[in-house]
Amino acid sequence: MSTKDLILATAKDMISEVGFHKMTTANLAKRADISEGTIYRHFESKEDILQHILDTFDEKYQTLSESCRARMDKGTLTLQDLLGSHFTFLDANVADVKIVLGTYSILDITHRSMGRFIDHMRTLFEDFLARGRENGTLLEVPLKPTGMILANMFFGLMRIKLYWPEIEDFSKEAVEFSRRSLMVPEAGK
Amino acid sequence: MSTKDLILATAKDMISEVGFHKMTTANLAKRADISEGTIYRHFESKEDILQHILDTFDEKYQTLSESCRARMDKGTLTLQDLLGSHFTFLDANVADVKIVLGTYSILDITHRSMGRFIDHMRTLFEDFLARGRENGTLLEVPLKPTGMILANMFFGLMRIKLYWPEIEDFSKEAVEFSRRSLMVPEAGK
Amino acid sequence: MSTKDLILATAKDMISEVGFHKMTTANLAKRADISEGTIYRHFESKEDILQHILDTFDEKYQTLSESCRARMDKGTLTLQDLLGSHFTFLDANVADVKIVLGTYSILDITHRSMGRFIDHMRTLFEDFLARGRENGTLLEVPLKPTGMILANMFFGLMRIKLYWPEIEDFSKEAVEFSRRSLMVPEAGK
Amino acid sequence: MSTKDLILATAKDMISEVGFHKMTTANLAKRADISEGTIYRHFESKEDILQHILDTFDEKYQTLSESCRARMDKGTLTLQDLLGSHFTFLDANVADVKIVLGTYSILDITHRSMGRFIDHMRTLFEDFLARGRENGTLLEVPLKPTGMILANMFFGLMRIKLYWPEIEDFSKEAVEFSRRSLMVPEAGK
DNA sequence: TATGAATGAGGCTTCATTCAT
DNA sequence: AATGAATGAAGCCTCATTCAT
Repeated sequence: MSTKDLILATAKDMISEVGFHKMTTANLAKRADISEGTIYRHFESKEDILQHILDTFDEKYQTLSESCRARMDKGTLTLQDLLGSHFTFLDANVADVKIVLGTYSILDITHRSMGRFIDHMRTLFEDFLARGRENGTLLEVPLKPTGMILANMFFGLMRIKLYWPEIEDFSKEAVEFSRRSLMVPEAGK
Repeated sequence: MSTKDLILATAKDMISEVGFHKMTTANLAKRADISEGTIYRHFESKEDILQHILDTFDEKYQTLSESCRARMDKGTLTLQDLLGSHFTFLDANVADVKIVLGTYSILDITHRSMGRFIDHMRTLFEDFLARGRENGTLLEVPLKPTGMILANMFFGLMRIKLYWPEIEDFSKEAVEFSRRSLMVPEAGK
Repeated sequence: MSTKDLILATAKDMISEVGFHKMTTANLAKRADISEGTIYRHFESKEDILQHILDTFDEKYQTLSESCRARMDKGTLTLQDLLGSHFTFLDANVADVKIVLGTYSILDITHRSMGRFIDHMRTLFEDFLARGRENGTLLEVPLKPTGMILANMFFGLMRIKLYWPEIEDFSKEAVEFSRRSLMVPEAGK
Repeated sequence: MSTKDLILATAKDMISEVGFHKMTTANLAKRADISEGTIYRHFESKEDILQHILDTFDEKYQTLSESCRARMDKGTLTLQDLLGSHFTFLDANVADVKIVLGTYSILDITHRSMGRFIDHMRTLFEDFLARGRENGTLLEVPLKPTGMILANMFFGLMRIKLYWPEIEDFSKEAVEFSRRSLMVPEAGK
């Protein structure tokens, strides 16, 4: 692993654990077992490290987003699948999510990154809803706001999971809640 | 306005605008037009200021919560009313909400405060759902998770409103979304 | 008790307990149950309070010193008496002694006060030794240094007693030690 | 000289001159011609500097103490030698002694350090007295208190020398004073 | 006389960043 | 590339003293 990647990985862990402000260049260097000066050989500033982490996260989500769209185009993507792959993605990127959720209100760069994130997710859900409407499987709901509602519910679930782990998981019920609200009641039922 | 209240009000504005870390004792004093030392005549520490703000917020929400319960006991509280009075409350306390949302991931005291807040809101929604079930107006849904889902949706709405005001308001749709999921479809329809 | 005396008494206790620097005008006022401003109605500064305490102590020692001299002139003062009345005096003025011992190295005013104190005590012992020599009860020792040695031993005893109370009292042995060094061995013994 | 040693040496001078409280991190940095931040690269806190000074002093006295004991075991150590080497030691470590004497009443760490110092010195004198008694050169005196008396006299001498240098040295007389009190009068005399 | 809020200088400490090696 | 000592601005907090009431 290159020194740059080592710094990035260590910083990601630390920021998600203790927050951006409490990760100092001194303890980052110590934990990565490098010298403080070395950080500045690879990054312009402490904030620049965060920027790199966020960029990588953006890309990773892009990848997921594209793969979802691809499956959507083939018509093989159920609501279950869509939500499921998002849960999986977020679980696999807990540290990044914690960073984004924990600093968007304080740091401009994270705020922007989270803005983009929300936007992508909303659009994806929106497109999914549009398909569903065409299929006749989903009710006629206003697309944009509903996409937003779903994206929003997602972030909420993650937040609770990350910051109040003692609260028991209610993601299954959230899916049910959404299904009841969106699915066309099956005939004969 | 007493000096103590002046400090409290100024700090509330500043923390909600720039975050707890970026409000320094020096610029708080400057903005409140007092000396730095004066802060410490009225508060034990910078964190103590935040504590007072949070305590007041807790109390304000208690009041709302109790008034909702009172109306629930009289049977005059519709879902619309419940959600509406929460929107009103949150709108009226934008700065407090921003503080809570912006620091719970960094500061223990806010984390606890937000934990209590979520808990109260969830319980309130839960009780409301229980009534609805008894009345036959609401579907048989699992109470606790559903209460959580509603509380969660609320926070999400506030967050978007506060931090991405450029995104258009979707609270009405969120209410509709929830109604579709929870209400017993009226007979004859 | 007048407010001035109340301040003086409270300050004396506090300085001897926690030191001059750690007695702040704020906690002095609190302990004396007066306001901080009141202190400055009676004293010019914090140091001025100490000055008054030291002056009073000086006077008290003057009184002891004079009474010893009076008894010396009558020829009724034994070495035992002299040392004994000093022990009694110091025991009765523990707080003052602690103040003097604890601050002479830091504060000019206490340094001067302690200088005077040492000087008086040394002179007193010196004069006593001179008498003893005339009487033939004491050996021919150099007066000034021996006076100093005795005064010095005294301070040492007090210091140990005040600051290391767990060390067992050795004042009796100190008296014996001095007697052996100073007394003319009695004939026939 | 390393920066750490420079800080240590400068601090030692300053504390012994003006006391621990009046040496501020700002004026220490100025006098050592370094920045304030540099202090904290080498020491955890201001008190930590003092701790290092005291530890070094402890060690230096240990060394003296051991060398005295070694000579005692060989039987080549006279009272003169013992006292003499202590005078020399204290003279060579004037700043350390001043620090200890000037702050033991205010700071816990110095109080403990001085406690240990007194204890070592007392034990050393005690052991010496025990030998003397066996040899028949010293009188039968109670060991522990007498050791304490000698240690105590020592500290007193240093104190006077350091804080009232205008008073003329009486250490020779102090040695004489002690000899008269402790030595067995030679036969035939 | 007494109050107690207000002051502001100054104390200790942290930390992102620089730079000579 | 890497080091790590040094920097200095800035952060939080304390405290003797003043002053309007």
